[in-house]
Amino acid sequence: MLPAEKSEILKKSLIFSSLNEEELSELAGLSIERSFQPNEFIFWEGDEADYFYVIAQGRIKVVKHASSGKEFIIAFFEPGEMFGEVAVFEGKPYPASTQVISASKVLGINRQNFLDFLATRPKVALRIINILGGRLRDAQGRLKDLAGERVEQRLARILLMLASRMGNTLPFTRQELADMAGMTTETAIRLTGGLSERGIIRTSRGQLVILDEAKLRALAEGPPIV
Amino acid sequence: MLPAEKSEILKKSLIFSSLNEEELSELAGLSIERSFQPNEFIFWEGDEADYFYVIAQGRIKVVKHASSGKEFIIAFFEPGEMFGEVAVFEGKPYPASTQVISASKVLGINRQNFLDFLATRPKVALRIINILGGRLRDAQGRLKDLAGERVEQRLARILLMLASRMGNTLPFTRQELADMAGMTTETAIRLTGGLSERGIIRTSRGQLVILDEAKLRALAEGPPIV
DNA sequence: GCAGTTATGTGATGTAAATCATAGTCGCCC
DNA sequence: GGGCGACTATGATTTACATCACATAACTGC
Repeated sequence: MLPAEKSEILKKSLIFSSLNEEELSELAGLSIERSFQPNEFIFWEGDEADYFYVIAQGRIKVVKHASSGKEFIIAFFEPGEMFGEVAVFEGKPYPASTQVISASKVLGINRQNFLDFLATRPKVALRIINILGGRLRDAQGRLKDLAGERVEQRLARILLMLASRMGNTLPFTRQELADMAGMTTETAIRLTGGLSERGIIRTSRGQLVILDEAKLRALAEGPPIV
Repeated sequence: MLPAEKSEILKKSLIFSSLNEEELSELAGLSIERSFQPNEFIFWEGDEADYFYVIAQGRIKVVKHASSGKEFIIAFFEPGEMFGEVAVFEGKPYPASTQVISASKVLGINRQNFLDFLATRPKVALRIINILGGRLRDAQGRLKDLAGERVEQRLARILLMLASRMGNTLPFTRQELADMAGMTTETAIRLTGGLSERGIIRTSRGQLVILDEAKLRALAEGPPIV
């Protein structure tokens, strides 16, 4: 990849869009390109965190595994989004693993180089604070849901959250939805089946379309029968 | 409270300890003092977020309520820690409520004033990134626990997490522990009863002492029977 | 010291969702 | 184009934990 292409990718990312050409070039010079095939892991939970990444193309998921081996999906990320940053800022091992879904290219930026760069770019720092704040808000909402809401409401909320980021057509299998909502695949299948019957969603293999967002929102909010 | 006292409190906080006297004075000038009695709410989820806070004295808890009314405790905070910051950085309503446990004094700093202050203090911004990163790591770990671990392991992990911050004597009721671990009070009582019998902890009203951290850690890690 | 409230403790019962089992279906690759 | 693995589907059974229902004990304020 040419430096100019790297700059272009960084410019399109959430985190670096405020930088000027010079700064983008500098950062592009510090970045390395890595490519991955589907199902490959970019790093594992517990690995030393030398790099954080910005996605150039493809889709990846961030996961943690329970002691039983069961997988929990913390987040999906798409081009322009960053991941692995928490570990880099804290100087601790990665707190989760990252697996590639569709063939991907990512730009990796070295921890120390980035911290140096950041020390003189308060704007980028503020942007990062914003992104982390948003992710923290999301995580805390999901914590409350997992602790206190039923499976149907949890699934509805996950669908709405995904839809707000990606639109009404969601490219996920029932298993992935289950792993996000903290339930079993069977339960996710039964629930989506019920939603289909009621005309709220339409499903096909590896995909789900939200047809009636209002009804879904009602489900997500209150107990199903009021 | 005198400006000098405010400076002193800010200096002792995690977030502002790197500032010099001048900067501390400036911030102290921007801050307002508020006092609260036990059980009072400092703000409610959904309130507009004008201020974020640093605790001068007392203890507070950050909570969210499920649609059933059930309370979930996101975090406890003590003197020197900040709260309400996520909303302030994002310019959105507070994502959770904050309730006072023991009589407290807090310093509130206005959103816009703080953002202006921050724009020229990259060190403080980096510190905030660190704190948010740590909280995000914590939240993601708890998400995985709630989704995939059993109640006994969840409780053990909560106890260890609290102990790492506050030492082996934990001033919490079973109800509070239950609300942190996402279980009912009865379950927390039964579990702590079991741990007491095995000599792993000692309990009294509103308090719990960890006696055998190694055993607790073993419980937290793997399935109880291997 | 007494009343009221909050915390703890314990059994009996209920149930939401997991687990187990089995089968059909779609996409893909050699 | 046939076979193999991933995805979807659905019924039967189990179970971890919540819920319900009391009872006792400890602190709090008057």
